Amino acid sequence: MQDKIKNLIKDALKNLNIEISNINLEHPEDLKNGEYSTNVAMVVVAKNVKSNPKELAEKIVAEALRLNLDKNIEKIEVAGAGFVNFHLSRKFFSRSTEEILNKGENVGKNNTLAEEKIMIEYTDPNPFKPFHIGHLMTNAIGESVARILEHSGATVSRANYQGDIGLHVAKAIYGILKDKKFQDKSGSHTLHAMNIGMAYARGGEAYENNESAKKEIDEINKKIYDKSNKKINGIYDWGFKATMEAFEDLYRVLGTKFEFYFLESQMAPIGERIVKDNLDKIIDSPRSRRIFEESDGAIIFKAEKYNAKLHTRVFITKKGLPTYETKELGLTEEKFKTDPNMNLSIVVTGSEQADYMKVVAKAISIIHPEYEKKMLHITHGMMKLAGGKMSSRKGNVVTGELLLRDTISSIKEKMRERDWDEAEKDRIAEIVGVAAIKYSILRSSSGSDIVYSVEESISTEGDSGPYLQYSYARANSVLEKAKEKNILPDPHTFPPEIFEVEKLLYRFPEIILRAASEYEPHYIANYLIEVAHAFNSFYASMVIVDKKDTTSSYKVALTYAFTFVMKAGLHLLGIKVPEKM
RNA sequence: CCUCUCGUAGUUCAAUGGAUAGAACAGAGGGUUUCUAACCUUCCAAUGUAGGUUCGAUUCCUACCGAGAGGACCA
Repeated sequence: MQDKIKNLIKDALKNLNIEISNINLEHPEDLKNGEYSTNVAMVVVAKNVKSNPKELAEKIVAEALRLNLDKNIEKIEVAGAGFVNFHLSRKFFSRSTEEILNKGENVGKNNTLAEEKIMIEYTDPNPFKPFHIGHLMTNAIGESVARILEHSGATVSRANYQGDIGLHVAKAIYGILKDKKFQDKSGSHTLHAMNIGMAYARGGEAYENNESAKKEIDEINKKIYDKSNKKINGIYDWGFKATMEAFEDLYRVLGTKFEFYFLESQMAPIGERIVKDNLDKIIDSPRSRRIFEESDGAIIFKAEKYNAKLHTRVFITKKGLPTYETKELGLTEEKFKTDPNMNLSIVVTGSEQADYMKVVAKAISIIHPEYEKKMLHITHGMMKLAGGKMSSRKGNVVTGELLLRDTISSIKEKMRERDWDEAEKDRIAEIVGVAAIKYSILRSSSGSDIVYSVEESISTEGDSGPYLQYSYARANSVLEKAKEKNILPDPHTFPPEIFEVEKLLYRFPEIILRAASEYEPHYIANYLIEVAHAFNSFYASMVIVDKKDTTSSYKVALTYAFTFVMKAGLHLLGIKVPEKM
């Protein structure tokens, strides 16, 4: 359709002896202004100031009307400062309803990324530490981006990268050793993980405030590395397994299934080898720049030599230990080795890591120029609590489990009057709770910080995930009723008026294209809200299933189309749809 | 001091350089013998400051003010 209109404009301009290479065609924000709009008249006038844009627009419209043979285009008119607006016909909309019905749940799928093999790394919680709301954020964004890319035809694998060794583990084990209640091995994964998280907080505090505890923790840290102490080995094995299994429970609830798990301890030696192989290697002899060099006993990379915006970072410390940068180096190489055909490696993290990831990426692209264009770092803002900063020391950290549990139970509270059995309520409350949290993360563009209020994310009204699910559930119950009354969907028995929902539904595929090209789920979230609102108005303004109404089967067809788009759209956000709520 | 991100209704967020800046929450009012009121509907209300580029700027550029993050041995 878009191309047809563009060609029409081109032909009209040709007849007016005007040539223009790029015709800008867009959807007007206000649905009253038609389905498509172009600003060519204004662009042409801006280039040669001879006439005024409105006059030229009138001429274009007259010419386009004369040339137009397409019955899908009903009206062409001039509006505003010189826009040419195209209004599509009733038939166009009923045909697009039919198309959605034919595609069903595959609506919006495309093949633009069919050749792409993409690995996306996200979530990255560390064993022995709590799964906090930042992880929830990374998970929501990463999972959604993964699904959007899949919907565009890409082959996507999901990866998780976790810090299985380091000081944080020693702190947690110290906490466990000091308090018997943390050693209790009965109970659920979640309980173990929460206990270990508390033990970690205890150890962290001791490390900062108590000199002898600090020494003890450093000692434990060494023993973890060299595995010399049986008791510590035992606690390590148990704690590692317990937290990793608790994470798996969470992933199931959140709807993520990882294919690859990379551990820091495994990446360290790979990274160290890369650094040593490239130590003092001169890259371009006239400027004698090198990658890694020794400075003050440490091995560093002076990235500012290559890009003034970058800075120096340590890769191997004075003590000879690899830093995170070195492990990241190893990780990247390992990822490309794991899948040699991969043409894009995406990492999703908080924006505080943006600068040093650039430094690491610079180092990698000097060593492996072939990787340079295949790495993408997606960053998101921090989640900040509305009532003050989060701090693990102050103990006001909101863990992912806690937030999920609170949200789910407050949603279950809302279902009190429903006469479903408890298991059913639990199942639906979980789906809705996840939606509430994920939507509150995905509704805004991922660049900036999110001020997070527990109350608001739990909100199920207005601009929220549950609102979307609720409109789906209502549509679903309309369809149930239609089945009972034996009204079958028929996209051909349409009424004269065009509903607002229809004017939005056909745009779904375009929204996905944009979300995919910008790696931005929020376009989908915002679109779904508009569609849901339009459907709810539609729903409120009439009775859809009505034996006396000859157009009822069209309205049922439209309701089907709405459910398909809503289900597919929510899937792209990583949200499930409840058949009732 | 330097680099990056960001300043939009009271609050939380939208707006590929375009039309009357769009929602939600909060506030004021209206709606249920009809398919789920977790809904619909009406009203109130905003682009940090000063310049510049442009036919046209919330969007691009410069300066300032303000918030956050990062800036060598933690990640």
